[in-house]
Amino acid sequence: MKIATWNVNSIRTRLEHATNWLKESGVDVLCLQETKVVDELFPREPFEKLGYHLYTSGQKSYNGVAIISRQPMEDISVGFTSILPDVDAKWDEQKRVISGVVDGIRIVNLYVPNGSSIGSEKYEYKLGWLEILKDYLQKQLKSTPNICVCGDFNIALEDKDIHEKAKPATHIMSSDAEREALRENVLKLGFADAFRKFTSEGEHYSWWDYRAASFNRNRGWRIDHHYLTPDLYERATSCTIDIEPRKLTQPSDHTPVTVELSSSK
Amino acid sequence: MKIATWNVNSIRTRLEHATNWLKESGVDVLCLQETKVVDELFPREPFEKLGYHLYTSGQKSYNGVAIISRQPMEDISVGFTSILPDVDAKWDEQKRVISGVVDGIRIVNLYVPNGSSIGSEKYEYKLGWLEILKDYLQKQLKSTPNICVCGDFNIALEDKDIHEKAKPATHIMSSDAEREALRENVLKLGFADAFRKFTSEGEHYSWWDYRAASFNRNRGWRIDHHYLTPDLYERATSCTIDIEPRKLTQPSDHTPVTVELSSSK
DNA sequence: GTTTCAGCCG
DNA sequence: CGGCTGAAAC
Repeated sequence: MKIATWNVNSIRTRLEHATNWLKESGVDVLCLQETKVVDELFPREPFEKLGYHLYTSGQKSYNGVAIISRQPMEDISVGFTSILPDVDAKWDEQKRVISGVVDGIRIVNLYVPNGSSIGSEKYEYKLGWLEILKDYLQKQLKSTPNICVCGDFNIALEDKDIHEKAKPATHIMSSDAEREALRENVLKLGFADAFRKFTSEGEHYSWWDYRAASFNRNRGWRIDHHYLTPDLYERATSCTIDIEPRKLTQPSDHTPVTVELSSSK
Repeated sequence: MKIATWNVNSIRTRLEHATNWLKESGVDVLCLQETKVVDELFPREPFEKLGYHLYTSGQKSYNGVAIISRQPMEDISVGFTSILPDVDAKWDEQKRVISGVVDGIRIVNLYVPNGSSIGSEKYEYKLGWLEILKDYLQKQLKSTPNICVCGDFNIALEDKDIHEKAKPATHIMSSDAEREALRENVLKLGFADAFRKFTSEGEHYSWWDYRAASFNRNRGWRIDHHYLTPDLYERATSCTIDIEPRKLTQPSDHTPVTVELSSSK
């Protein structure tokens, strides 16, 4: 079973890229972020024609997540509050969370807030959001022990996940507090980074800023991840970044990352 | 010698269409309107690579004209005031006029104001602009007797130049005053419509509104013209509208019109 | 319907 | 640099 994550930066603008890649890759589950469209306007048909089922949670202009699955999914939930009723509704105003179960695996698709700049209001929102995420994942773990949490985390956990020209400590997406929040609220629950099961060296990135020709210079960041619970981590047979879509004309600034899991016994 | 006119509605957006059509058509002179770009940002190279010389007069966002010529042109002039120094500079604030001489023929490339709606301030501007045009053409005729005035005139001279659903008298581009202005300020100077030398029937159009599927229903207007002085009119061997570019994806709302002149003796 | 812009966001 | 908006132009 192949599960991919891709921040498409507008599904309507990237529709051709996304459907072509889905055809070529043949992944079973494709988690999209930054769809930037309300559910009623999501271009469902091109995906349905390829035989996929869609689950979307979108808004106008910003954010928005979707899961595209070959098999129908069960137990779909949108946002934090459907799972954590006591959580302040402000954490669900932005559409950043969608989840569902397929083949006994809960897929949690996240678009973690970017945070703008260290110390800003949006930065505090990001850190607060990651605390809610902990409660959310703990709750989900109780009903489904096998979870793949994937998406655009907007955090590069280690220095080797960032190109050499960037200064991690002073940069959004790599500050100590963000990394600590990711460790504390995700990793400590028992999740492990699928990519690092197979690849220990650096210079593998999933996002390159549109500016300053950063893709051509390979000045990227690895901020799109799959975090797996222990049994799934055991089942992972590969985790790869496909940089081809980043080379196309009018690309997303992110490129898809795919984990493959062996079938359960 | 082939001289074409085409309102491209942004040369940057239509660059591929324009270069492809130039290659296929092999015209000697291509007059563009609504280039919508300042001269410094005009995409010269793709045309120069095809062996053409460029003469541009553009502005940001609106209007803008250019002549693309296989042979270098002489006596290039931009705007009305370079020829008519006493004319109020307000008539040249919008970039709508460029002219040059090639092979003994003066090409005058015009983007006549649209006029918005009958009776509006812009309508009065259009009529005023057409009066200046008369002085301009008379002056040009003195130095170069052979003139091809072409471009987007935003006027359909006869009812048969407009699809049947439109009501000419009440519509911008076909009001009596606009038609009269075109007759008085251009035709009366001795110019004749090259297209009507060869084709007398209607339902031949050069512009179709983007709205209401007007191209598919062939609800168009013939508003892009070549007006020729008598000797050139005599030399004209064809004048044709190529509707193919209007069928492409992301087309201009106009399509190119080409006049062919036999070589002079 | 399509393009342009400024202003916003990342 | 490239998404998005909403207004203006045609």
